[in-house]
Amino acid sequence: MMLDFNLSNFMPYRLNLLARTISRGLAWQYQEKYDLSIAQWRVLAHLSQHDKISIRDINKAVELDKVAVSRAVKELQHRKIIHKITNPLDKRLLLLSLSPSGVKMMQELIPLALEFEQKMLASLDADDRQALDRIISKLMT
Amino acid sequence: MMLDFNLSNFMPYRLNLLARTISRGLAWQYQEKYDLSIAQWRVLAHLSQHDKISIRDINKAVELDKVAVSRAVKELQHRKIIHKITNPLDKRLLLLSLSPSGVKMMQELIPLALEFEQKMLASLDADDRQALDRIISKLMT
DNA sequence: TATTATTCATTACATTTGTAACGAAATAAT
DNA sequence: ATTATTTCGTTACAAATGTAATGAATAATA
Repeated sequence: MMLDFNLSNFMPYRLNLLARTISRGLAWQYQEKYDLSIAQWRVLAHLSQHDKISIRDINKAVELDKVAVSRAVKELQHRKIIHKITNPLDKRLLLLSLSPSGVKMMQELIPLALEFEQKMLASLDADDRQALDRIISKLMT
Repeated sequence: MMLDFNLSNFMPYRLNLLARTISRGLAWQYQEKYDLSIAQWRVLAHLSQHDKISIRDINKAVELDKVAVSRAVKELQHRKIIHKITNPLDKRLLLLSLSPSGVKMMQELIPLALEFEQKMLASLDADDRQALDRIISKLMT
């Protein structure tokens, strides 16, 4: 071949594989046991911190299309994991919160997620962990 | 909220966003001008180095499901970007190569891709570039 | 060598994801 | 005040992706 390009050394490709591998590993935690999609996981994660918020709020916060959020919310509500009412002050908006069972679920899930992250980062020394943090921040600007 | 979990500091999430952002930026290079999907781009990238190979070869090399490879190949062949014959030594296998116009396309595309990678890495100093390389390798094992 | 099992690529089907259009509600403009 | 414009969430439709089943070819086994 007259062309010289090695995909496996190509940084966008490598980052893509890495992210996919990690995502799958993590998803394994919440899919197997709790039957949650990535979108659902993100919605719940955000609702763990932010209460009485709208679809649009979540959409902006967790980088998920509003349709994706809407679908995740629909299913989570159906499973009574979250609570959903319309905002009386602006009837276009929703007020979303974790239900008691959603809180319980997240009390179990968050430690699993954090443990997963710890295990993942455990393969790096302190310098590299710091570097990773810095690098991501720089690349995302 | 009684739960403490910050998704935006969560490394799997951050990696996911980063990879998605970069992928999109790169895709912009080859989608706009050449109307290629990610799968098609990967197939072409691999064929730039490896000649007369099968779907299965590509599947193993570029982390793409064989169905995805098959579909990408089908379209690329239809557009006469690649050349496809069955292997006479084992008629289950294909022999795939870039066509002349595929070579030409990749001669334009590869520099664009490399330039994109360079620009992306330009925001990092030499140490961080090295660190990134090392970190990905470690995390992928 | 006849039979069974495996491999490869494709096709068919189901699920997921993305895009556009919609209706309801609120805000802005005339 | 009435009309336009914008925002929000959902729905409808299209496209992409994943999974299972298929058929042809080869390899393995009895």
